[in-house]
Amino acid sequence: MVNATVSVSAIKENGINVVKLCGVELFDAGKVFDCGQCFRFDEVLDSRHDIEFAGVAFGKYISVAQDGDTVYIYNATVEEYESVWKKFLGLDRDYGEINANILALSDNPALYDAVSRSSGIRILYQDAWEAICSFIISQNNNIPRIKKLVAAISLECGERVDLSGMEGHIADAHKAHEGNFYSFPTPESLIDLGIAGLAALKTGFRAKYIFDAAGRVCSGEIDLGLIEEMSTADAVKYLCSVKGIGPKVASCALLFGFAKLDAFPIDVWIKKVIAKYFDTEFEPESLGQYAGIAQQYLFYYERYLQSQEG
DNA sequence: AAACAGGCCTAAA
DNA sequence: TTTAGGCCTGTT
Repeated sequence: MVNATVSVSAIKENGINVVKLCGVELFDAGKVFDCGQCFRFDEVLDSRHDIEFAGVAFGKYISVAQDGDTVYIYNATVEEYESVWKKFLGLDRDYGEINANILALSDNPALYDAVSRSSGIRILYQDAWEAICSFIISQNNNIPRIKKLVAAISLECGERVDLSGMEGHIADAHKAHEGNFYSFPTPESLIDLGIAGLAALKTGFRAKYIFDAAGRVCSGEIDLGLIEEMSTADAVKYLCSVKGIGPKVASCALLFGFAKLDAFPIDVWIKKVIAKYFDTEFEPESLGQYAGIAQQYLFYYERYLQSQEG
């Protein structure tokens, strides 16, 4: 299976720019934004589309709506789509080929089920610093609170985004927290806030970790540009030099913020998956260059099964 | 009320 | 090298 041709066109709706994509396959906005890979997007409940998610990424408030194989990106031009949102949404990849690649490397029936059940998930290509910082915050924490903390530091240190023309495309959950309309803070601004300031936002013991990460990125001690060239294993070690970043957080940052698609975060759910479906000598590398995508499928699958219980 | 939430750090075997 | 506790905070 290969990607059918996607047609891209620009339309206007109520004065704002909208990119309309027709013929998009293997993309499910609900799964993309609700599988736990990003913390800034929420559903627009009163959408006139089948499903719609909105949030701030790369300093802009956008909304992604979907009706079948037609996808709309609100508040974006075709130029921005080609340079930013296409990669952000994972639409520059052929997921038919990726899925085939994963399944060719393993005959595990659970993996087969996971790929089928998770069809439509795409790995987002988020801002690298935002991914690092967000996943530091994620440790020993739950998703609603992670979202709240990210919104809180954005409100404190980020910049208000332009919402003009986006009335009717605001995620309902965002209305409760003004921070959802602010860009993700730069490392510099978080350093200025200081450990005490970060702790005052209820980040708890993570305050010193965020501060350490921001300091190292700011000083160039951690050079995000270098990571692109590094192997995933080397990049994990590199990021783990930051206090508060361990293998799981590093792998998440690399998978979701650096397009290292072989990064394989092992959290409590994946530990469970491995124990349940794989033998003890399982190595993530056995799943190949897209092992991280397989991880996300397995993660989503196991949580789906859990949600079906009882 | 005690346990847990998409871990990590530190100290101690 | 591997293994327990403890950790900010909020929710169940």
